[in-house]
Amino acid sequence: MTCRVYSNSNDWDINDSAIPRIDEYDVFSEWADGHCRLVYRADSEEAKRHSSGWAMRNTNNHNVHILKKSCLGVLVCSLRCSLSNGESVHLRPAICDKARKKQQDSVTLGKPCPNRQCRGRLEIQACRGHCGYPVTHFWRHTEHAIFFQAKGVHDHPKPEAKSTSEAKRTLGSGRRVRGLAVLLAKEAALGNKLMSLHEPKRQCREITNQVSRSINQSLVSSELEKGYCSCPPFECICRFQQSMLTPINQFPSSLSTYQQPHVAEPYWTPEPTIQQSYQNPPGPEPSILNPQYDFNSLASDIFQPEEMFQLDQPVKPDFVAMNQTEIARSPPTLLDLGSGTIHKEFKNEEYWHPALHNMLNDDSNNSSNSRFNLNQSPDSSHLLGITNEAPVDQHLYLETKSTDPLFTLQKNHYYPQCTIDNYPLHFDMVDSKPHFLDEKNGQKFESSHSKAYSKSNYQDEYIDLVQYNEYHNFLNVYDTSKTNNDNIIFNELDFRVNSCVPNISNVNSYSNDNFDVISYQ
DNA sequence: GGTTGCGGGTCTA
DNA sequence: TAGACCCGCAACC
Repeated sequence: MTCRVYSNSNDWDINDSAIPRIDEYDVFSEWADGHCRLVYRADSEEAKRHSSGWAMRNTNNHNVHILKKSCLGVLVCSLRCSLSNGESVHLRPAICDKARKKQQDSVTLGKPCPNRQCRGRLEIQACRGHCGYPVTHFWRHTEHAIFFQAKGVHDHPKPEAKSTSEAKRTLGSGRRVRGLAVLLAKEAALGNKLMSLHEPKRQCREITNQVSRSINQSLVSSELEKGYCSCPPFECICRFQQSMLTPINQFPSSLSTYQQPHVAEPYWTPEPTIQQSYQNPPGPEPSILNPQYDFNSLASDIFQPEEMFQLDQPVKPDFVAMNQTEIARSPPTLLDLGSGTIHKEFKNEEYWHPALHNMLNDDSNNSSNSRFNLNQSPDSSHLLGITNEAPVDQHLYLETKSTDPLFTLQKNHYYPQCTIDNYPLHFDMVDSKPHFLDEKNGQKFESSHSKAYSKSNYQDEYIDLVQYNEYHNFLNVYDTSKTNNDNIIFNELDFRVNSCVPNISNVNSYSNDNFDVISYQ
């Protein structure tokens, strides 16, 4: 390998013979997606374990210095059935080939769908997010840091969290004890939800996508950014916590990839929340109406480990009808572990709720090669819920090389509900500056505020709309005359960005003369 | 019993 | 030749 010439101090690649010595580290991202590069502390336990929320299996790349892993995708129902709460089946594939084979029972037609009312079967939705190949993760250890690089954008839902799978394995001893176990689990969950009323600050972690750039949020939100839930497997109250946070976080958390509700849910996670929002009659979300807890959700939320293979009760009477909807999508596949081949099923199946699907496909501006990019992401539905009071979540983060043909990203985002000086926010990723659209004449202009967002001088983009909006609100409290001074605005905002997001300067702080010669461990 | 890391080996573009 | 993938092994939990 030839030595790479660093034309830019920000740049490094996992395959470089020498990479920058980094003294500022990223927060561990369990659900890293898209083409991203992260630097973790050398003593980061998660990084040392090379853990990931995605089901990543070790791949031999014949390079002992760089650990490579490829994504196994997700186990989904062949009929894409939905539960009563709108959630769908998305199990975590076993990493071990043998265990995965057993999990799928691929010798026959696949294990039956966990939904007893569904006649579908579990099948692997293979990851094809990297040029048709699985998304790959690379880990490399140096003396000072652990470097992580991901290639590709996952084109499938997130599998259940690893902790959930482990809990199933640990606790699941058979369906014969299901009744009692479910009873206990429900009781425990109820007890915890009640307890949560007395302990509103209980830590709970949110699964986030991409890089977590923590800002001055509550303790809860900081835990959420860790990427996993600290709640017991059967007693997760993240839904409760999340509902409390929802008004603040109703916004896509990433520009680059498919997003899912980041609530660590026992066994059936992702899209559900979004789907539910379409299935429910108009009105406030139940969890918001009853922010304390949702007893109704308990029955559908708590599953016994072995419940993943059969549910006791009908979960969605109309699921069959819903599944009749034929919508073009990537063909589902069955992974034959015996032969190692992947069989495509040439039929169109609807994984998403039709309403959601329509919403997703209504956007003709999609330019991404991912089925779950921002526009198509279920989280995009959160845009519908944006209010002026709580317009944005987000630590929008994008790190990629513009020259990477694999990475195509929606360049512009228009947030009509997010206004500044009565102008809707129009986020232009071309120069990573927020613009404000004058709807009358269609002109777009750059606010003086936006200067603070021109942080990167390379392709790396860091955008934090939360801070932007917060700061704007902050400014509104004060004498507006002060806001006419660009310098004040810039300095204060710059201060906020640098003080509240210590890691934000990470990638941009690489020193040209500060490289680690590869230290192989 | 499952995860993880490692490494030999095959296949294909 | 590079990359994806299969497979077996060992250590660990």
